[in-house]
Amino acid sequence: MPELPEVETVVRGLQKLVGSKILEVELFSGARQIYDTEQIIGCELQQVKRYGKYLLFYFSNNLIMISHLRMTGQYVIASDLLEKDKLFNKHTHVLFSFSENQFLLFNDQRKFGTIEVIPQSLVTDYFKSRKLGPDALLELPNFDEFTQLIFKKKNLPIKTALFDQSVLLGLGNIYAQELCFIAGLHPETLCAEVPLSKLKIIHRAIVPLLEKAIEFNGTTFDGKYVNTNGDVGVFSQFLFVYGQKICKKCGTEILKIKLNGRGTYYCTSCQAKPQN
DNA sequence: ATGTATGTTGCCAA
DNA sequence: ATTGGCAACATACA
Repeated sequence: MPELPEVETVVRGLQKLVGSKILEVELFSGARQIYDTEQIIGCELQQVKRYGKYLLFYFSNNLIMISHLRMTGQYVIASDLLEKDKLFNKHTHVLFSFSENQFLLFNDQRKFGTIEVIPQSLVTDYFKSRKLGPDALLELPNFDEFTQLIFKKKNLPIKTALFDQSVLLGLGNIYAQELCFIAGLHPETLCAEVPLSKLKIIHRAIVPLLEKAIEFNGTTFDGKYVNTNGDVGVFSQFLFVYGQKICKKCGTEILKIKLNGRGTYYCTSCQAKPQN
């Protein structure tokens, strides 16, 4: 259930396929939200990039494959037939056969993940129709612009606004909670009530947090997220609140509440509830 | 059996 | 016209 750092980790793993050619694409049982993958057969993978939580596979022939892992999508790479058979399971929906006996498998337990192949000329339209904010790592707005973005969501809880993809692209439910902790903000604090000083702390924390998470291959819980080697990410050891019971800073109990339908952890001492 | 899950989208209401 | 809340999507696990 990847957010920006997990997707970035996958993108880095996919680099080893750049320069290879797609020989075959096979779809398996229950594949949904997967469209037009046959178009890339015979094409060379030229580049893999990330935009928010979207994966962009640039192919020759001006084709681009846009993919989103949603909650449980995984891309895993096999370097020979034996490895391919080992990675293939009942959740494998797409098998991409590349040149040099390399294989890319798209596994997705819940089938929420998406894959579509479109001409590069339509990429702009593809994203424009989704009203997405700037990428939190690559295009983080300056503090003034960031403040505007947050205050525009004045009646939303800060934690909800932080992972609203129309505000910033790439943050998800885990990293939004971590940012609230870092700033000492109760996650329910309305955006309009967040002091500028705390907004400043959040703004300054975003890139370092994401970069450190990437450094540790992202956050894995329940083994659901893996990189292209099938390995879990180990950033979870650095999480302050998500999935925690006791605050690492002050030892106080970590509470879990539901906020806008999503599980939300916070330290009752470090993140005091707002007055009104 | 019930509730929960790192995400997005479509529908509906304010 | 916007914005926000919530169910839906499908599966596994506690």
